[in-house]
Amino acid sequence: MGKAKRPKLSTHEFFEKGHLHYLTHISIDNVIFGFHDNQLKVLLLEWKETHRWCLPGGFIFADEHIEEAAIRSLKSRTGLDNIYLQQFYAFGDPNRERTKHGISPPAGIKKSWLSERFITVGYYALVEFSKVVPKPDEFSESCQWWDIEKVPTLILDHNHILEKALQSLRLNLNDYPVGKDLLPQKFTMPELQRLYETILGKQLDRRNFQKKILALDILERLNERKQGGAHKAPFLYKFDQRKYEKAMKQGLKFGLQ
Amino acid sequence: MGKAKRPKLSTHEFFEKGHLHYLTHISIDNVIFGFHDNQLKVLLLEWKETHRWCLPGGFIFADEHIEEAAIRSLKSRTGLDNIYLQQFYAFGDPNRERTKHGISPPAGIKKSWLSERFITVGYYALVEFSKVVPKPDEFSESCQWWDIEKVPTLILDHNHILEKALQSLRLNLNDYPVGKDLLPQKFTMPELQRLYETILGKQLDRRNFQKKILALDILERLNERKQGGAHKAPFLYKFDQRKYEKAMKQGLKFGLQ
DNA sequence: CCAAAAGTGTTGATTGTACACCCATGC
DNA sequence: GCATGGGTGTACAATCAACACTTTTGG
Repeated sequence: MGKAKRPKLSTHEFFEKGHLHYLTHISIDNVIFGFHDNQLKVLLLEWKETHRWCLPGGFIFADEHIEEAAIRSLKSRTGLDNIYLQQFYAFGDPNRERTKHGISPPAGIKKSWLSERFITVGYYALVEFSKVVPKPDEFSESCQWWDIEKVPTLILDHNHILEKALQSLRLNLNDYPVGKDLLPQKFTMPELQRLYETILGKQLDRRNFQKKILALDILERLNERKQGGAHKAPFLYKFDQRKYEKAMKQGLKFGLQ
Repeated sequence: MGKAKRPKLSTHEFFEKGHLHYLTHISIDNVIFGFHDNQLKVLLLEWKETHRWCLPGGFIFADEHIEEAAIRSLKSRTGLDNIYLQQFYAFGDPNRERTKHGISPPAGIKKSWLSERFITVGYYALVEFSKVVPKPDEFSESCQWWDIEKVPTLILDHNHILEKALQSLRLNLNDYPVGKDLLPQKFTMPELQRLYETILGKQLDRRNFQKKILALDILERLNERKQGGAHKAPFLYKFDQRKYEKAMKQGLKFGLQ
């Protein structure tokens, strides 16, 4: 059960001998959502040579749990750590090979394991924007937050993967609480509402939203108000850790009695 | 785009040279639910030599869409055709190797591609019990419906996969209509109710159930009654194809206004 | 006629939705 | 003072859950 060798490969070794360490034909792509300035953001990497953008993904070591691989690859490519990743779909179209707009092996390597067809498993996560200090890895020119509305054309089918992640997130919003990882520890009701509005892409009634959220019984109102705003100071809330986790496990409601 | 060679391999070829035709390290497992005698059933295969039971699964040809592979493998292993399969999860624990309780290569083959670690993608489907004539393939002794409550210990982590499929099905029940593929074309309200009760594992109120289901506006009541029962003859219903498909696409309800 | 299953309707409680009113803050 | 955002409450509508009554059928 002990974790076997997880060697650090040079770029050349990675292309030429990666298949000796990683599972072939399977990759991981992470869709990392953040929230800032009333905008839903997604974290993207920029390739060094082509300057094309992509989702931060990676590969699975031969003895590694796929979820472990998702967490590890996210950390190594963006610096993000301690993040709960939610699997949402496995993409299995045969016409999404890496050669097209993806990684090209460096000169001197004719045929790499990376040129073959890959099935990719998608994970998404919600992270607190301000906590994140993205650090691009050696392959990447930069690692940046993009406005979800302004995402450029990505490599391969990454736009499609992003779309599907967003769809899964929206569906989940009705069954599971959201916000704990997207907002600072202390937040205001309007802030939480903006988050929901942004994810759902529609306006919600301020008063009804408050009632509904409080009825879920997962928030705790603090005896503090958020100062410094231009208007009346709103109360601060935080998630009740225990109740939040319970709701995460059991879901928020059950249909049919 | 044309479908490339999909050769028919002998058993020996399959173990020794399968990796030349199929993607390595990745498999598919199908969980086929049926409904009969007020019981939820699942379709299982029995291995010829070990007599152990498993889910009908398979592998992906190098140029094949994963969903296509799910459909093809289901057909070749059980005879079932024209079935909508729903992907629900990718299982990526490294400790689920085929050698343990799974396929063993025949004598004479030391190391097969099948002995290596596999990630499996799970699909489930709901089928009309009476329409199905399961036909086991060459590897299998038999192909049979099992009562969901009486499923034996399966190979590998197949019990876990089945559990997760059932969980996904239950969650889906609240967001999407179910029944079209589990019941005969014409069915009665009590029959539909038994189906829901069986999947959810709890009793529902007859009158409220009827109101709720009819409110979904996906059923059409026929001018016929089911004759032959011991008591008052219940009406027959059928699904409205167009409305059913619309509900399938859009979901049945949307939270938060 | 009786038991069991099925069709239909009623009621009170809960929840959802659309509002109105008042309070605090900066300009 | 006033525009803007925030806290709280109310009224009506829609939905849900519990239950009663009637009809049909085989024995």
